[in-house]
Amino acid sequence: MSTTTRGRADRRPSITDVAKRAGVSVGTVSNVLNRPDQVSDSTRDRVLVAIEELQFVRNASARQLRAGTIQTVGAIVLDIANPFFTEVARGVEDRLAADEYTLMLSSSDEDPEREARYLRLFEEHGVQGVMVTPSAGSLDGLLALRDRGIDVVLLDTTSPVDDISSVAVDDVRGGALAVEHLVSLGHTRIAFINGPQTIKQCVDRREGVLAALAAAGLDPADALVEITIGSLNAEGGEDGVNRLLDADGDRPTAMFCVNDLTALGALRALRAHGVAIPAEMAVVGYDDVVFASMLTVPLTSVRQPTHQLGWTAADLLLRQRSEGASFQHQRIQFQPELVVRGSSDPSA
Amino acid sequence: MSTTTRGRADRRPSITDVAKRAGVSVGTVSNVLNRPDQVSDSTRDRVLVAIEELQFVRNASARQLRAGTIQTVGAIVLDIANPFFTEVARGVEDRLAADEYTLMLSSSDEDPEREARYLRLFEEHGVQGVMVTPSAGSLDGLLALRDRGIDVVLLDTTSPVDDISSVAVDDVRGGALAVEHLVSLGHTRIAFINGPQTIKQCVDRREGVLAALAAAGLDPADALVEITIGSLNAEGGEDGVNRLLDADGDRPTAMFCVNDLTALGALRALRAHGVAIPAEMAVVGYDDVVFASMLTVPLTSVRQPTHQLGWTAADLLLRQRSEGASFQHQRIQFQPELVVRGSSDPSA
DNA sequence: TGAAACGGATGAATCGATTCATTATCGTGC
DNA sequence: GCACGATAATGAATCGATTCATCCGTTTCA
Repeated sequence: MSTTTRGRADRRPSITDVAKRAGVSVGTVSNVLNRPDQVSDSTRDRVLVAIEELQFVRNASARQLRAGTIQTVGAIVLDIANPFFTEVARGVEDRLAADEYTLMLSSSDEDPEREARYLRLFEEHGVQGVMVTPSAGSLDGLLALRDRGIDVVLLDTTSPVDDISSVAVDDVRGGALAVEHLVSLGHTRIAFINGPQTIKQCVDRREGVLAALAAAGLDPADALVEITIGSLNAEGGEDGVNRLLDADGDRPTAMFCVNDLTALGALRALRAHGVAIPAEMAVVGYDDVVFASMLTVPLTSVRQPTHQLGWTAADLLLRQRSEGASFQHQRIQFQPELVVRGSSDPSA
Repeated sequence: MSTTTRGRADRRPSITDVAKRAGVSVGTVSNVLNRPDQVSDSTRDRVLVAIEELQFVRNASARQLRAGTIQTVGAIVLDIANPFFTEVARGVEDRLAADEYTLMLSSSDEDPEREARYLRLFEEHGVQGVMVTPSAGSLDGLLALRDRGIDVVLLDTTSPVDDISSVAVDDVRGGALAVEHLVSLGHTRIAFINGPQTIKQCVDRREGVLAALAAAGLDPADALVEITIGSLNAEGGEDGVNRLLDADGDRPTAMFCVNDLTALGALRALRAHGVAIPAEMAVVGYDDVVFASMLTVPLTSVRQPTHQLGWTAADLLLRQRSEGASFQHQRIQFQPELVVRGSSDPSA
């Protein structure tokens, strides 16, 4: 089988093959690739022709092995299918592109094991840093990672330690905003569809919920019905509502869902059960994703600066990298904003 | 600074460091990592202790350089923020997990250049195969990739050549379904918000649109108003509607949007212009994404088997890999299904 | 004419993990 | 006491790109 018509390559051509074909040394080929101006025109052309003829493609492994490091950072979010996180990721990418870094993006699906697996994978591949929305309660793994020379920035959660930076939105305030709103509408019995307490966002929003209830003089024992779901998506929301409606006791007149995807599922289940919104059940979500305003019943939600969140996290990571020891760790916190719509307030 | 309290590693510990610390050879450390049963218990323990103490993490570059290949495949979709593609990607992951392959996932954002860049990146990293939803018209790059030994499967588009497999949904039929439906409701002037003709899905759906019009005895010159938008997302849809409403001539009474994200934007713009749906404008989308049924006006859409699409593409890729030369290339095509809702049919 | 300077090209050393032919050690059986 | 086999451990070679000290050939200038 000839070289040009072969159906499948026997082996990837290496820089040595190119050198042989062009009649130069491997060093020269490398120079053509990395410092073209140090090579004479004629030699460069010969090498380029050989590269073209052999369809040579650089071997990233060999490159990285020698270089020791790559212009890449990793990011792990809770759920890549959640529009909130895709918007955050877009912000990350935009900042990274400016410094010609690339991104390895993964979704932990809120599973600490998956998170750990991806972190290890990133580390083995030699990323310079990672942005993580932790799904586990403990930061030990991340601290160890940091000690091994990989910069860490927490994404969408406030750092509990002084020596790791974070970029977040004030989730306590966000949770409070939602419940203050419901209370101001006269609701005194509120369901809270929340995720596991291993996830910081869930903990913080809950704290805000409790604070708002306390401020209104309501006793959580009477005023709050908590439902914990396994995953923060539409299925979780449906499941939460089904369990709520099956339960004994006074049915709440309002509901706060820990995010919009959950709210979407909750709305679907509520409709299936013929529960009128907001008349029989007011609903508030969190994130203000793109479709929140366009639902059958437009969803009241807590808005967050998604793109900015991602952009800032990436910025912090890159600066931490470039400034080295002089870098000051910081906890950046944005403020959320309540957007009132028909799902909670008929007059909206 | 001592080893245990150092704030930042000077250098990643290598297998040699571990060997030194454990008082064994590098070969033995490698054996502990890869063939633990060929090592005596006491030696293995010593090595494991050293690994733990040094916080040793394998260097993926060196590993791959030696191995020559990795259990990884790449996938490039048009828009990772589109729920359609996240569901497809989930299908891919589920199939890959069964064979312990990992996935590198990227979004071309419908930009042929980005697509080419990611393909090259994947290739440099030594992926075994790629699944691509092409954004460029030409397949030359993919054919060349295939010739260099990287398996290729087209995702969500039917292969135009015999020697590349594909998994797709019949987009011609899907486009026809949408327009047949609108015609059956009595519409004789229909807007088609479509993407660039470099994207195969756009070409095919358009072909279906034209076929359905022809079958109904309608002349496209009168019956069809085509609007071409730059990107297949909500912004594109808004833009399309604005241009449609600004245009001279009879305003269409119905609209087919090339996908649901576009339809979402279109609905938003139509509402902003005070156009009643479906009374003044019937709307049909494509993909039947999760929120389509839950919009203010539930969206009529063309449903596709997303998860199955991704799963099957990955299956084809892995089988192609394992069966080698005996593998028969195939074009797998699923059938779409029209889901009628209120945005087109008030009685639905 | 000879020395210095300079642009180009060279090729051996290097990165870290894996592999495999070789060696070392020990126990078993005759 | 010796040979043999089995089990463990070794360490040199390898993968492919990069780097850098070195070398070569020209040109320039004293």
